Amino acid sequence: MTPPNPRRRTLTLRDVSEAAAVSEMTVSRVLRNSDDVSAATRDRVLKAARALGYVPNKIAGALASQRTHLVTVIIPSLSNLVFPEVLSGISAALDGTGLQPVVGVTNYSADREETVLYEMLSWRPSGVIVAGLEHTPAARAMMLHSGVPIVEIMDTDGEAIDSVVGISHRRAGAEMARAILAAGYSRIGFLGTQMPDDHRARKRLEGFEAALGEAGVRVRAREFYSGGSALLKGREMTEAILGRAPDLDFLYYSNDMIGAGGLLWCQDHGIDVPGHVGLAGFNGVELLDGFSRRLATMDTCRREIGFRAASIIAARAAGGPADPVRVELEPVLQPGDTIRRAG
Amino acid sequence: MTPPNPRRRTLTLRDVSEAAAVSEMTVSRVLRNSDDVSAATRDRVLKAARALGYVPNKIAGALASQRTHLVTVIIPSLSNLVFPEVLSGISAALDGTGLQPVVGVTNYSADREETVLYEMLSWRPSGVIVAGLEHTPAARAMMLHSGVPIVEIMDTDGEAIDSVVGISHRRAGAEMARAILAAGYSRIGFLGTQMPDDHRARKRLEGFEAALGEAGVRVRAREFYSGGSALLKGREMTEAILGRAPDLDFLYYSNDMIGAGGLLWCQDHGIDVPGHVGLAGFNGVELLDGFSRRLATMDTCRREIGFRAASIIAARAAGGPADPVRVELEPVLQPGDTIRRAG
DNA sequence: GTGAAAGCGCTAACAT
DNA sequence: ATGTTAGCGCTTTCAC
Repeated sequence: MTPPNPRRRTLTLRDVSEAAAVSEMTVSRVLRNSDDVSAATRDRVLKAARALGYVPNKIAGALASQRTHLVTVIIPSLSNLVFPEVLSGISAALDGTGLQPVVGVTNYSADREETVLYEMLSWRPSGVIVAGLEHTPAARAMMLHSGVPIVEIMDTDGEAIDSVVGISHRRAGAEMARAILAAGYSRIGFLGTQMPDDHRARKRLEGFEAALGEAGVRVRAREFYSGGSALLKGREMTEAILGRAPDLDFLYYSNDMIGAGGLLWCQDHGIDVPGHVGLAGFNGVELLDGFSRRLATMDTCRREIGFRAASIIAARAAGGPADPVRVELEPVLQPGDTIRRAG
Repeated sequence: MTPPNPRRRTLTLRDVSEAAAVSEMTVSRVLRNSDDVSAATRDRVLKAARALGYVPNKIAGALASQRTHLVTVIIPSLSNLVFPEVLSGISAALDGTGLQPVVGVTNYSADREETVLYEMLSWRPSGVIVAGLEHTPAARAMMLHSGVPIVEIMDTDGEAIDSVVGISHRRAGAEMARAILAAGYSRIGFLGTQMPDDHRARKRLEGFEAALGEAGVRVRAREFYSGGSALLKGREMTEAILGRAPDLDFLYYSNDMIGAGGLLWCQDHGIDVPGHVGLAGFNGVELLDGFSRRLATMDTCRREIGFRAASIIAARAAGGPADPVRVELEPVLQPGDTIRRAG
């Protein structure tokens, strides 16, 4: 004697409008918090909607209104700690604007970026935030013609499609090189990732080498890796590079995690850091705050980058001017405990 | 003498259909790889679409076809390492199915979960994957009536809405307790997060205490934290708990990161681990593979959980049976180097 | 293998 | 303050 399935199709505005005895249009207005509805009707409608368990269909809404409240965010990875931090800045900026971030991941592949971008753009977002300035020609074209604000983030070394928020990785690398030289190190090794599409790491190294070059110094040894636990890789690479080039007095890592692995290895092997060997990483990840010795690094303002980028999109969505914005932030050198005090 | 803005509105099927001199319907068929189109027309259409830079409007498509290819994924956090791992399993399972994950983050708040869920469901996804079994009544109701497959993940201790894939955190806690007792420890402290909505951590502790209780042992001291760098918090809490209760011989941490912080603190302070104090965490995060000593932990099969959950959705989307699936995985105890060998 | 008509569930724009 | 009408850009269905 159970009642027959009370309803199978999902509810529409019409159902609510019938239940509340008003037009669909009025229901629509109430549900979008439009101004011009009397308190009484509003109440009746909300009650009816809640009672029925109505969930609006944003697909129909978006088609009719020609706008979504989605912001596309395209990043290389989620396991690289750095990007969740950017996302948190984006969320913070979007909170309360009615805009919602939708994340796509490229795995550091330009082709995959193109695919993801195409998928995402076909949902007609209100804006796009994408990591990096390097894209396939097709991806660039899509963004140029999308008609929505595009913000490229993380990197400012190159030509932007529309707006940019980031740091100059070339300058960051150069600055670190100068700090290392100023501290009196001169036999320098580099340890990094082997990823052709990680342009920021590449630019950092270029800037680093250029600045060393100005002082007549060159990188004496390099070690690359890909995949695996970064901390562990940092250990292994450190052992390897010091095995091959025992006279090195400084190791520059392309990110903090491998740098931390190197630091642990040195500690385990009784190597005097920063006396015998100095170490530095890149990013300033908070995660490492618990280590007994603080790795020298460069904070890259990830949260702020996300926040500023999302703010640009939000401002445009709110009807602000469509002029390209360019924000270059200053990464902050954090000497930590693994680089000798200069002088 | 620049040409006037060649086109402002975004392109539609009609534009492609005119360019290729076929009906909109044929274009639609080509773009969806439908079967019945001659190779010649297909070619002409694709060429035209590419030349124009046409990007289909999925909003219109979804409205007309009454289906999206979106899978909603709702997780508490992205900075907790564990969830990106789940996501990677989900992506792997969805790859090639035409389904696309869309992530929402709740920050461990049930209310926020309800909001996010409402937003997401209003996009009419093909399925929902949500972390945990505890939801607000309204959220539960929404999922029950959504008409799409729901998979609750991570936890199996409770009643599911539809399908579940996870581990029993109660049993995981109990198993760890038994391993600790078997290794001969008996003066046990617990260190964890103070988050009312982290039900899995709560269940783990419950299971842990229940199993200790069976042996007549109780937890002698507790220490809680919230926010901040987990590694650093682990250090601070370890110092605090051992200050208050110096006779403890085992510290059980509710996650690996604070456990690792504790391990570092012990190392820095010359405390014999696991002789004087044993340590264990939870999750089995790969990140820690680079530490000199491996923290005892319990691997929770996060990638597999994501993979299995997404596979359930994919199977249903492909027309499979709609029966609820229940998958309980076995977490694996990894004794590492921080717990004495039993016996 | 291709096309024409109808309509998915909303909202913009205009009444009233 | 509320209602009416006409689409948004696709896909479904049915014709040919």
